[in-house]
Amino acid sequence: MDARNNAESKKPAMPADSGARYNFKETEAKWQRVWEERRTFRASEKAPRPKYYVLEMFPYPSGRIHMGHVRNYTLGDVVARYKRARGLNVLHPMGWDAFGLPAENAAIENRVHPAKWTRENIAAMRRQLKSMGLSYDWSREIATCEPDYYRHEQKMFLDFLKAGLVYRKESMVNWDPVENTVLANEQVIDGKGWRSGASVERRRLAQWFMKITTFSDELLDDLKTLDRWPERVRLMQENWIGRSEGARVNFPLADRADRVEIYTTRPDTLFGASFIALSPNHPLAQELASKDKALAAFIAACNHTGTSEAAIETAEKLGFKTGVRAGHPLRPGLELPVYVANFVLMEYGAGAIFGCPAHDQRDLDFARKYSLPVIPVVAPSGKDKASVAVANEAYVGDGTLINSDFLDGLPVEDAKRKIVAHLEEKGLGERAVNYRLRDWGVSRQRYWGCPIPIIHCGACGIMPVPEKDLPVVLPEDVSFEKPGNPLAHHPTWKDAACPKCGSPAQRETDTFDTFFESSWYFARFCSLSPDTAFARTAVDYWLPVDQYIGGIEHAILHLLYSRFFTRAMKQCGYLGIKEPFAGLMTQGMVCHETYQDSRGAWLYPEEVRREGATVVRASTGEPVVVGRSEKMSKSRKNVVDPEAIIATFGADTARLFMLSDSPPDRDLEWTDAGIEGAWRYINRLWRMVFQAKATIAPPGAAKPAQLSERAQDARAAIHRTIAGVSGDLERFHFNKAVARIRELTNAIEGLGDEAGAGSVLREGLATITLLIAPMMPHLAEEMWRGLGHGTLAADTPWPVADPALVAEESVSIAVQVNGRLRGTLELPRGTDRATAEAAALSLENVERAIGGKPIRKVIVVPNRIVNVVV
RNA sequence: GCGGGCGUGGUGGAACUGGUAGACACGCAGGUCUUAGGAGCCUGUGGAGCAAUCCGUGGGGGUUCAAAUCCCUCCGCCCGCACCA
Repeated sequence: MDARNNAESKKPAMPADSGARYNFKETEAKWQRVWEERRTFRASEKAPRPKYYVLEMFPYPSGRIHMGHVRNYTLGDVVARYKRARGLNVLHPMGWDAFGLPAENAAIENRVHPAKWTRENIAAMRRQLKSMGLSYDWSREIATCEPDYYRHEQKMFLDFLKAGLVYRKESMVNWDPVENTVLANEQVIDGKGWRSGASVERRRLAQWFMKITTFSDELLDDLKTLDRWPERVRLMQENWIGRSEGARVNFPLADRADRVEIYTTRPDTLFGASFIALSPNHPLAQELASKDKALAAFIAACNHTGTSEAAIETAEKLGFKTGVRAGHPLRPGLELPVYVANFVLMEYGAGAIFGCPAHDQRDLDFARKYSLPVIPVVAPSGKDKASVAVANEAYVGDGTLINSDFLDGLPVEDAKRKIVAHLEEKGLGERAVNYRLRDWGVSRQRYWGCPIPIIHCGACGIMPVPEKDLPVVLPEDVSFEKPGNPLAHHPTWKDAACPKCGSPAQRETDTFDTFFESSWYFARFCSLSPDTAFARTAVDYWLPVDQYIGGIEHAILHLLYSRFFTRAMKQCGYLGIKEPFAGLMTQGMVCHETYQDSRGAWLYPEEVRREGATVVRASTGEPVVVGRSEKMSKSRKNVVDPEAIIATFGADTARLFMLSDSPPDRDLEWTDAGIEGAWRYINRLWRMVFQAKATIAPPGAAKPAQLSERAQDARAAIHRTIAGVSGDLERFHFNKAVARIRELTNAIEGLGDEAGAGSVLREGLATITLLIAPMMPHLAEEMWRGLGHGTLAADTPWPVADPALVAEESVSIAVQVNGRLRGTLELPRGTDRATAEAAALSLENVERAIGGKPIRKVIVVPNRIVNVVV
């Protein structure tokens, strides 16, 4: 689920010794033990409180956690612990997205079995996550590579098949001709296989598809209901689904009986058409290639680009003139050349387009390259037919139709309607809605995935595995010696009897895309029932997920597949909801500056040392080039290992640093100074309780009758902080919450022994303890105990702000002259306009700035600003 | 190529629906305690200027009494693109 890079590095510098110091090692282990013994974070459906389901994207078990995980899971834990303190019945589970390519790569490179590798990685990462003190209900842990998980998705697949949501068709894969293997897009580098270096071919293969397009409209329309998702994610999904309205138009072919159908979103520009372009995989292109060696060679060349859209779109636009000519549907006698072009996608629209160079940049580039006519048919408003000329820039804006027969003079939108009506009337075309979204291909020619429960029988065809025979268990006795899919090489696993006729048949050797597992795991966490995917009562109670948290890199695919799966499960009676994630928070990356020696070799952060303004290699003293901050990645060695950080500074310090400064959705810059700053603050809080300078009133002491002015101010600060932090946490402004708590720390630190100070100091410390509890849970428990409580901070309700103390009685108002600040006023809240204006005008500095010039206007915004315009 | 985003002091960031730019930190400087300090505590810190004041939110332009915030345009960087997860 997470991106590929995981940190791996050595120890950071030891923190400076501050004499009496918070012993995080013992303290963190102690409270983790207490939480576990008391089952503090076990979730139950039976609690009478309202439910709240917090979920972080589960990790791929790469072997070690990286800072991205630390950030993600800290964010989730703050939400979980905060909501818990607010009295909600919280479900906060964790598991492992355990199938995937890296395990197979490890098997090939290190001769470790994927199952062993994965299970060991899970054990190592579970230990690391536990050291972070996260409030998971570990009794609900799942690993998707285990049959007790994937058996249920095999059943789901069969149900989807029955429901008509699954079908089989041919589609393109990246084929490595040397390794005889299908390659993932990430294994194709510049059109070459990553291991073999051989030029990759596009090859057709029969595969299983999920009919996600059945729900195109629903998936699009229901985005509107996801009001707790980031706007940008909804926009990305909207663009991905890519609904467009246009027309399908038929072009007759010269000297042939058939026609070619194209899809266009700009039917209004039909009179500007100057060529037809077919996808290399278009049936007509394929047919012509069978008789034309040069065309066949061109298509073969096109097929040496990988299958990824980025690769196809960034490749140089090339066309091949087939010699076939198409008649213009509305201009008798006009013939257009038919090209095969490498940028036309078979998967989109009709796999063929008409080119209108004057009003589409790509078509224009193509027309210039192959010397095709450019006929402007839309004039920008204000321009007439004679003055319209197209040079190197296509005009894609609105305007009035020209050179277009009966459309002349119409605005673009009217022209679209009119021409489509005309085409429909003449039987030459029709209005059409098209989607960019394609059905989801789920077949993978890989070993380490969930077997697709299908049997191929020579006589009966494709047969689902009977439910009683589930799960189809992935065999572990396989060999990675030969290239290709080990499942296909297994001596006996493939052999099966046809469920219908009983004759010898073969199992499907493809496995599911690993997005399959992550498309329903959120439901499995609700109940680990052994016989079914989940208990209906449990999902009815817990789902949807109230807050989902993870990387922005999943903004489209994972989230869209999960939304689809939820609808498919609903259709098959598994559950009753459509949208799996009611709230979504996407987090930014963790970055670090990069270091290179004079030869350009990357250096780990702990291999370098700062010497004043310069950075040198610690071992040799030679200067080091400091590069800009980038996402932590093994390849650049700009990684910091969370385990080393936790061992040196403790989990709370790491957690605090993850929350300070950067808002969750922005990138976070990892710095040594930052982690040390967090560590110092933690010690400062600890000292305030355990080495207090002033007297903290004993627990349960009577409230003092008198409070000094300073103590009163401190109390007001305490209650304003409660209100502010609560609001910040509700909106996930964790960095602001931290800043506010630090402000409160500053405010109460100065309390001495004046009237009531001890009592206010206790109130302040207790408040800080509870406010930091979601962020620094171990320290909070320790402080809570230190303040004399026998209960757990984790079981203590969130503090409540006294509204009387939160309201401020006076406000500071800015006074401007001509928009420039000339002074400030301290006035009672709610001072009327006239009084504020008079007070402003009487300020000495304001008078000087006015300098006797006549006052034209005075703008007064109550409680905010007075602006004098002269 | 297409789609989405980001850009504020030396640094990370704050600034609510347009209303005192720089909260809170890091760093730096000075002071203090100390046998010592990469500890703690106190003070200062956007830039220029003795000052009044001026200049400042990636660049340029616009709207407004008032713009980091709204509009146009340009630049730089990042993410996704369907077999990485």
